[in-house]
Amino acid sequence: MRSKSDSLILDRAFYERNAFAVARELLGKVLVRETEKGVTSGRIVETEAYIGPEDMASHAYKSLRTRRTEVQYGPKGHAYIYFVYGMYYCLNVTSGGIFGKPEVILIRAVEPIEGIESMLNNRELTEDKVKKSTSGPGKLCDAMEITTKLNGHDLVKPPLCIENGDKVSQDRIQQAKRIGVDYAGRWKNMLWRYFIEDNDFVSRAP
DNA sequence: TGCACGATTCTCT
DNA sequence: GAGAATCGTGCAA
Repeated sequence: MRSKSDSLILDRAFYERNAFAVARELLGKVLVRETEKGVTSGRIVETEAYIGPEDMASHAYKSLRTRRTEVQYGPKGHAYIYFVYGMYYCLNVTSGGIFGKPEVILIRAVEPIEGIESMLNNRELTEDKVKKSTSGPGKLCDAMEITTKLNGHDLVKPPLCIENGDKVSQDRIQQAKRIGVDYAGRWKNMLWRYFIEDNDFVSRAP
């Protein structure tokens, strides 16, 4: 059982580093969501880095600053959540070593730990479909009830936070091109997707 | 004010 | 592998 102690929660300094380091080190950490129905949690197994102004794949490309992207310019370690394709939400974490520079990490997949039944329920899946429950950015938000209501939430406290987990050895971490950013010119080829080797919950093989 | 499109997923072929 | 679902956002007019 997970400890009730808050000491496991990652502190602000963890996020105040460049997006590549944070994206890599988020692997193995535990995303925890609390609702009135209970707790759901999952081990982060896939992430993507977006580094802002110069990155054509980023929502903050050319320092675009609007109501949607505003959170990216705020404190690090906050949730940047947006709505895509008219039906899915995506969860990102603000990061970066430079205050005000919009760097974020997209959480692309988690491996369910707690509240599996609840997650399957939210996704309207049967228990033999666990692997389909959180293996993608839209899926995990659906399973863990993460919506834009939590946009801007500070991830060092409930009801949405990230806790320490088992350390993932460097040789188990793979890199690949980011997904769904074919419009981003040469930036689409950057190997800024990180995932745990041979993990069943990674959204797609390279 | 209108319009094209997306950091996705599911279903069917 | 292709096509649909579906609506907020950003930009042109």
